[in-house]
Amino acid sequence: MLWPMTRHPSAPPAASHTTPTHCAEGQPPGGTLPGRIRRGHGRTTLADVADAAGVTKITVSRYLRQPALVAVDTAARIALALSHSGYVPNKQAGMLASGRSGMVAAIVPSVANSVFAETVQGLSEGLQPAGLELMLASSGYSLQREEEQIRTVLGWSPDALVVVGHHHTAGALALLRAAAAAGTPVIELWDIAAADTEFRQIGFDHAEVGRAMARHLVDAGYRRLAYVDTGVADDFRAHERGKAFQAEAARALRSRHAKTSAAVSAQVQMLTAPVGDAFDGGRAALHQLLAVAAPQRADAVAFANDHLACGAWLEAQRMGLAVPGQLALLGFGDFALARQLAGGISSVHPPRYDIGAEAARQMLALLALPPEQRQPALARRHAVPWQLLARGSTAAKA
Amino acid sequence: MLWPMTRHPSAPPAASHTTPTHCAEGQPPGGTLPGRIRRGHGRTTLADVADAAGVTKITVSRYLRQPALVAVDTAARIALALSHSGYVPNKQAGMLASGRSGMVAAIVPSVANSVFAETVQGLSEGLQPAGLELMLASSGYSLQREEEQIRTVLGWSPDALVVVGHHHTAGALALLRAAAAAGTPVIELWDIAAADTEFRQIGFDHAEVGRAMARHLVDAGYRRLAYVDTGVADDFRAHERGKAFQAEAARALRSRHAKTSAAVSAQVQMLTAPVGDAFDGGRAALHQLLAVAAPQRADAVAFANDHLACGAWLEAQRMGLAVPGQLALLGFGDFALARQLAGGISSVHPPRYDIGAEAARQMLALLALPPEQRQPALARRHAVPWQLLARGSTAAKA
DNA sequence: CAATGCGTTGTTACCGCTAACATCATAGGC
DNA sequence: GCCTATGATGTTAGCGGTAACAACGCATTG
Repeated sequence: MLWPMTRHPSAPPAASHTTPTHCAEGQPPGGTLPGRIRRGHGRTTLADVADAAGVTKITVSRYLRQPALVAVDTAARIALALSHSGYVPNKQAGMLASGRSGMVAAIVPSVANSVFAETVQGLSEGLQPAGLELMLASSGYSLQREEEQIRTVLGWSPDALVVVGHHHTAGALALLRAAAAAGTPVIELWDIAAADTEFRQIGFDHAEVGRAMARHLVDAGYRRLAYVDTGVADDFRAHERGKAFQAEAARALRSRHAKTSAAVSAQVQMLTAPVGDAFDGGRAALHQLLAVAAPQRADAVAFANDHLACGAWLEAQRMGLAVPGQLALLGFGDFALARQLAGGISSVHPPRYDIGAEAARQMLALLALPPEQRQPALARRHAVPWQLLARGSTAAKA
Repeated sequence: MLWPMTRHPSAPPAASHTTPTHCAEGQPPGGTLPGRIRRGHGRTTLADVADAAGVTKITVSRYLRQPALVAVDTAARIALALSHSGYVPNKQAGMLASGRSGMVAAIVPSVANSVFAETVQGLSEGLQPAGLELMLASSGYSLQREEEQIRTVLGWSPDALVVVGHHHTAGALALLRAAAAAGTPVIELWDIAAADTEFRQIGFDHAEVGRAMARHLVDAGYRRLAYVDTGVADDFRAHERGKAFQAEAARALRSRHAKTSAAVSAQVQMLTAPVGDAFDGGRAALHQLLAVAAPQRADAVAFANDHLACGAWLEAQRMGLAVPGQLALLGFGDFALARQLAGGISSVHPPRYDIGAEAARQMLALLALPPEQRQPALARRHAVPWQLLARGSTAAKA
């Protein structure tokens, strides 16, 4: 649904000409040459400032970008001219001329949903000192949209490109490859795929998280596990956690209860929450779980995200179902609310911020290299540590 | 903290050349003229496509923007050339040449916090049919940052500018005025100020909301009211609601209980939640409220936002305090969670989406006008209706 | 048949800024 | 005093597109 691009507040390069009082107006700028109609949108340009300062455009340009190269008295004159010019550099022109946009594009599944907000923040804050702006687009968890976003964003000639995950449409892949081949760093966030590391990857192994979630529940003594996946089809990371959860839960249950007389079902119930309000999705999932007859009914559930888990918790509370007594709940994402609900809902804290920060770090390192050296023979994978937060909702079974 | 810009998925103008397989590479493009080093970043350009199609740049340019002007067989040749060129139009060049950026910039206090996300979505979806992209920046509820953002964003020559609220730094105001004077529509969202309507405003009267909140509680029979403001200093709209709440609550209480023997304190307790996690802020606020001795203690509280209200609700539940029996809670924002907590937390549903949608509508109307007609003699204020959602947390007092 | 109109494509000149090279004055070395 | 290194600024030629106008072919019209 969304779309966005973002940037961060980059400090004004050199002089912060803060008093843009009057702007060139009243007369058509440039003097309206005879034969042709003058184009341009009346804004103050570098040439205007240069005229006012009695120098040429390039000197003002230098002053703004590399003040050290300009003599002090000239600099003073330029600063003065700038101070009451209301000049705002035209980014497009600058990019076009220099070939560098000073802008990094990131395409995330969702910005509003807090998961990626912090990643974006980490990225932004990491890029800021280098004077790079961030343009953010959101794909709404749709690969098709992602491809469109990539195409659009490439039109702005970003200096680097950040996407989430390693699942892309063929078209998107082609665009990313072309960009990478042209020397534009491409970084995939949040997921480090085992196999096709075509691009640099920064994130963590979601299968490992799924396994850890399963082990956590088994270790706490639960015997019949379930996983509630999100209904969002393109949330591949959630699906991957679920798949790994299922496999590991089955394995761990067999292993733990191998010698026990009571046969433990190593079957793991897999559900998918309806799309829409995630709280309601969690509530609905709970009902599905409870529909199973008592001996087979799950006693511990893992969810694709904390919203689902919280929804289930709220519904459990409403029904008078004891958590974790009758049902243990385990979320993912470490959302603020999970900590707030009585006893706390156990969750996995993903390195939201760190993923972005690390991406910024690596990107700056790449951009410092000459373009032809930016294409790594082998794309590097960088694992960022995560943490399982055990709270009341998965307390060890009595 | 954040900074972002956003765009939406605009459908590719005419031909969606989806197979960007090979891109001009291998040899330095353009043939490396003798005297000078060739600039440019190796990407496929309009000229490359034109050569491949056996026409000139302008014809390809026309094909992309106004296909109707190009003969069908020529169009076919161009489409073919495009289809295996991997061409992505260079936005900067296009903007520079045309003077129109095809981009609208919006600066909101926060994107991640759902309040503005829907507004941005409404804006985005409204702009999309017109082929306008949205560039979103977030100021983190800081006026200083907002000024920086405006300055930065102006560097991209947006076709229009959207900001939130009517509070700006002097520098920001100067920038906005200059932009408006240059024919760039400037729209202020979310708040329609009574006085200084220098720019077009779309939103609602927060004072009126504050008054409605007060009346709702008084009408429900509550007698000692309190308002918990957010600790975020630059959330002017929350402050304004609080101020109006306070005044109206006092008035309404006096009026309602004028004839009652029991003297009702018309004093309204005003608190400010600590900054940080808003749930915790709500909890802390509750403790402050309970610190007041019983006869003076508030029996109904309004909050600056639903997160605070939910936090207070959770803490009340933890303490065994009856809601609304011992304390009624009223939020603002209509966040998903407010509906989920048992009985529901009453809230005000602001026209989040509609504000953005209406802004898009008006913006398109403005942009259809010639630049010199865009400056309204009187900036127009547009009120978008909101709604108070009465739920269990403010049920009428027995 | 020339004049006119329309549809289609091309030419020229930019948009505002910067890379690369050129120039010029001054300082310093011998 | 001449030559070169250095610092400061200017000149030229673009970056990759698009606006405005020109030109061309062909059909229609008087």
